[in-house]
Amino acid sequence: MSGLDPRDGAFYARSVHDVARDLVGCVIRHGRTAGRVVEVESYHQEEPACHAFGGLTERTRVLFGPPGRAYVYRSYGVHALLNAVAEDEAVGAAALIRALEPIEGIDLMRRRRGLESVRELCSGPGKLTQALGVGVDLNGTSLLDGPIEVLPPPAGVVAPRVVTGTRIGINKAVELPWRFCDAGSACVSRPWPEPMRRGAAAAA
DNA sequence: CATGGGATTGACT
DNA sequence: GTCAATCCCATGC
Repeated sequence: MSGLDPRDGAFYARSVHDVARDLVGCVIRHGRTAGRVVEVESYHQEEPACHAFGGLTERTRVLFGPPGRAYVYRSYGVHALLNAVAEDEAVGAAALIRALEPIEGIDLMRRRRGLESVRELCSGPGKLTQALGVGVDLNGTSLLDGPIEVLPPPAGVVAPRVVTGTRIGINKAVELPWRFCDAGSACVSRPWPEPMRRGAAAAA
């Protein structure tokens, strides 16, 4: 199947759920820090947990823009959360990057996070943006040709086993199975989806 | 113009 | 398990 390279704009011009699933295993880099994506959730305007549900506003402008851009917003007044805008322009949809496995710049990540444990550097959506140095100033920048790079899974690496679960941290549309995790990674944020609680992660 | 509510995290009981 | 931190912005008076 073609079109699965995230350096190609067509990657993002698809169903946001396919984009989210295919982002698992890809590499995100910002400056000298990089990590492998191990957890993603999808959000779509048709469903009330999505910021775009309320229509086009100043806040959701990027969500309704062209696919392949970063939607970065501040959560709880404290954390920046990173999304990849998907689907056609004028459709509000994005994939929330929820967790990474650190690959490069681990010492820099440690300084930014004030933590030693590699497992905890990027095991949450607010954690990974802090570790990568991604702030809301990058909202609207291109993921194809901008400061945040998204790269395909490294050649020769076995594709991750992606397990599906329900999204977390939301109060609306909680039943939708739009959370995608690498079952083999210990860096997925908790609670782990049900299939991962049976020792699956330990096998990797 | 005032207010309320988060796609969270870390510290504390 | 509970809870505060802290900011943007959408909504309502």
